[in-house]
Amino acid sequence: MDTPDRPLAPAASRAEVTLLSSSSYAALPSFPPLLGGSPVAFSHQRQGLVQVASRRVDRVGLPCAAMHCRSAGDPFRWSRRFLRLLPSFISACKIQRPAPFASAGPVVRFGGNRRRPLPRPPDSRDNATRRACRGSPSPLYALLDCCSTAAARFPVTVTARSARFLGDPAEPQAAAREDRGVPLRIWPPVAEPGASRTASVPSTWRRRPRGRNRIPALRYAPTVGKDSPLFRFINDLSPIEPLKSAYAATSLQGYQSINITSISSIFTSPHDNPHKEPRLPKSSLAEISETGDCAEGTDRGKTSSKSSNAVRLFACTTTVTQETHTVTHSGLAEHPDGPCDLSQPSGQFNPGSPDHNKTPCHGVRSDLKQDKCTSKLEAVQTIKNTLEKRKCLFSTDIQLMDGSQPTKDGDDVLGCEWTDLIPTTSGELLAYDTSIDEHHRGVQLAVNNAESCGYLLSKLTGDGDPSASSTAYYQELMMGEDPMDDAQIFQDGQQTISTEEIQDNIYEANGCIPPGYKDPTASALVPVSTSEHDMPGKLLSAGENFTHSDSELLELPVDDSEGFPVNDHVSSQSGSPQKKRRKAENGDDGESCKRCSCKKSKCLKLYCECFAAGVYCSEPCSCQGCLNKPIHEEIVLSTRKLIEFRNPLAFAPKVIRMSDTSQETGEDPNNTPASARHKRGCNCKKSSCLKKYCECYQSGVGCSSNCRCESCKNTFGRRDADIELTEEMKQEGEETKSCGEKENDQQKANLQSEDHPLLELVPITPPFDLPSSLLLKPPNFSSAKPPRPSKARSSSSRSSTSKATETIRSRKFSKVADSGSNEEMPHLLRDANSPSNGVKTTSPNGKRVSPPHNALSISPNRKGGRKLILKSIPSFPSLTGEASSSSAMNNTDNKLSAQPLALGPS
DNA sequence: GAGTTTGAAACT
DNA sequence: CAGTTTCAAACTC
Ligand SMILES: [Zn+2]
Ligand SMILES: [Zn+2]
Ligand SMILES: [Zn+2]
Ligand SMILES: [Zn+2]
Ligand SMILES: [Zn+2]
Ligand SMILES: [Zn+2]
Repeated sequence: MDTPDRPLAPAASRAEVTLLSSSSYAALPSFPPLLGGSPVAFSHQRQGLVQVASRRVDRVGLPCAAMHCRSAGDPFRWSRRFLRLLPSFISACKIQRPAPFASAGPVVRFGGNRRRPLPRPPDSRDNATRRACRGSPSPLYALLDCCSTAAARFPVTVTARSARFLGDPAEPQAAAREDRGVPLRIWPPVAEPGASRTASVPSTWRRRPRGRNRIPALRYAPTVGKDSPLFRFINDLSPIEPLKSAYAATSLQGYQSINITSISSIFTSPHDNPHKEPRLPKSSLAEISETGDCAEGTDRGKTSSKSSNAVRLFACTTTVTQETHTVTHSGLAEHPDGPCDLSQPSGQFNPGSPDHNKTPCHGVRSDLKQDKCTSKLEAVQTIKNTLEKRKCLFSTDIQLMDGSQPTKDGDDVLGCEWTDLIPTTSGELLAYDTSIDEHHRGVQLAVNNAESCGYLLSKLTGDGDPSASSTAYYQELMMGEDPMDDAQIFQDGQQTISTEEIQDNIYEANGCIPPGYKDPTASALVPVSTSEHDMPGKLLSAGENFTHSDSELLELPVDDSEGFPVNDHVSSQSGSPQKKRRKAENGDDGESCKRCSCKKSKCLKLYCECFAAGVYCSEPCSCQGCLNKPIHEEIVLSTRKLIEFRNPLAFAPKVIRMSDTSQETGEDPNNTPASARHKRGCNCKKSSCLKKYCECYQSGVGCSSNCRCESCKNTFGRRDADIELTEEMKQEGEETKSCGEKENDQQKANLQSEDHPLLELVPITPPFDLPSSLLLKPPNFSSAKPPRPSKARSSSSRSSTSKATETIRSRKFSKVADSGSNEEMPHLLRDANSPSNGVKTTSPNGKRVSPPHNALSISPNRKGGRKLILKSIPSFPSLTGEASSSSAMNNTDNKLSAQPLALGPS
């Protein structure tokens, strides 16, 4: 974790599966930010393979679970192993569907899109390919292999397009023809619309490769009936009680719980934990690991000879599957609100019992509540301890030495993790995300609980026909898939893929939201209709991996103000929100009240001023479908993190002091407010930087060379003037250097860039390691009262003054803000840096607390209350420079200890 | 309040 | 990375 690019230690000779702390995870290069704060991750060091399960949010900010895999060199090596875990993962996620879709099983979609086309399935006859895929015709096959295993217990539906990947590339339709006994459905049915056709796994899929690359075929468990001895054996052998943990992971408290408790236990031998121990025999887990590693083995034949192992593996899978299956069928429909048995000893778990499935949440909740009772400080400390223990990344051995509970086998850990830590969710989207970087191409696979989604969709849209919605959903899925034409990628990928991300977007269901959060304020995520249908379950959202179409899908659940009383103020507010807003806006108090009025962004994008400012939306907002609320803290933070991941500076202060010199001088004699500038500058074309359309102007700062504005007339300073000034300063600064005239923009730009690293603050999101619940205080926020930041805002909203005056103030303020000194700086900001300060932050990010309207004290037109977001205030003094998120996150541990409570993880 | 303009953010 | 689309604020009427 010291260095982001630190190679995954190939170290241990044996397969090591360990948990990664969030910070450790953060150290992994090219991995998306760990969202949700759950260190639900593990790595497999051997051969540089790292597999991580974590929590994150999808494109729209909805929580999801993600699995990331990284393997050095061989892009497919991990797939086997990883996939073998898939069933467990799915199970742990407890796919729950509303009655109408109870039996469809997860939908599997091999994604890809135009930008990142799905790799073409390799020709199964190609030895090289087989080698690369570890015996499978392609990673997709391997994946499906796994799914099919799961399917033995519950059906898996594959989208028609994806079905093409099931068969021998030479015979695309093979999948539909051959029946291997695996209940695999293809959707939509090719034949009769509306009907699902049962397809089977193509023989090629499981065909054992011939020749030297021969790899033991996956051992498919025969379909095991509940009555079968095997089943009973399994049942007795490994009762699963993942729900508890799994569920826990879903909620805020859950994170806490996991961080503090579950994780620790993971390192404990299964036997140490009564709850877990029974779940999977160690041997089973080990077996999973080993068999999963078939990639590593050179001699497949030997492996296959281990029949007993095979059985165990199966047992593991089956058990998990079984549970899921049960849940799927009986959980939602039959026991809508019934408490679940999760809290009960795992031994009591009866996979076949409907009781078990009821609802995953309650038992956990109670546990969570307990955790919640823990003093924050205590919790934090615990976390710290935990983190400490986890500092040794990738090394099980080290952890053991560290005093953690000895883990007999890394795989045990693995097993526990998957079953215990994965958040409960309703649907999942697994994807080999190719987006990490160019080098890392991969295959995208989506396993989604499309039906649930469709169901909800129908509910939300008022569509009485679930199937219709479902259809639409599937169509969406389909749309997301790329035509097979671009196929060359596979080969390329084979060559270049070194990192792959498997992303599971598991959409949180309302059921996953702790009652506490849910009861007072309806969650936007919870459709009203849900309760009606007893769907404890879950609201699904589309995953970020879905292409364009999903976003639409996503919006429905949260965006339908009509259907969602839950929705914000808008719905609850009396009178017209807009009106209110206007009023406030224009009124004197306006400055303090005006907030966003987002309609489509759910206030989870930078479009939203509140979100951008790092504050929750509040009463004054007139947003619709807002998720930027304390009750959605997790989502908010996750989204924030995601955005930050994409653009580390996304939340960085927009206005910064341009140079140290100006700071020291205190004031720049020049009329040009050199002390502060908009970091990224504006790009105005028509406003001449004379209106608030211009960010520079709005911020009360002059334009600079950073700007690309045209015909700049910014009253706070024109771009050209700034350029000149910069020039001069530069000259002065560097005595030796004397360029008479202006340097070209490029030069200036360079100069500035040099300065920036020192001045800019990288808005590093606080560590997710900390349970967000500890960090933020949602509750107090929901009140009409705007977040503290409003204070800052008020400061900025002084009486209007002449522009000259404003300019001066602006400068001054800017300086202050930049210097970080701040009287005017919102307390929160400071809080963020002072650990001792236990004050809760209402700000999601805990840093930039300025409300949307914070502006430099002076804003151009006072009238409407300036909207300048006081982003100029640095939250984290020195994390800079490195733009890479991974590097930014390296300090997680440190930050953690340094700033225990004040900051919300963001 | 409705409608237009604007440029950043998001997307491809 | 550039071109396009989306978005919500700023602005106009
Ligand atoms: Zn908003
Ligand atoms: Zn808002
Ligand atoms: Zn909002
Ligand atoms: Zn401008
Ligand atoms: Zn500008
Ligand atoms: Zn300008």
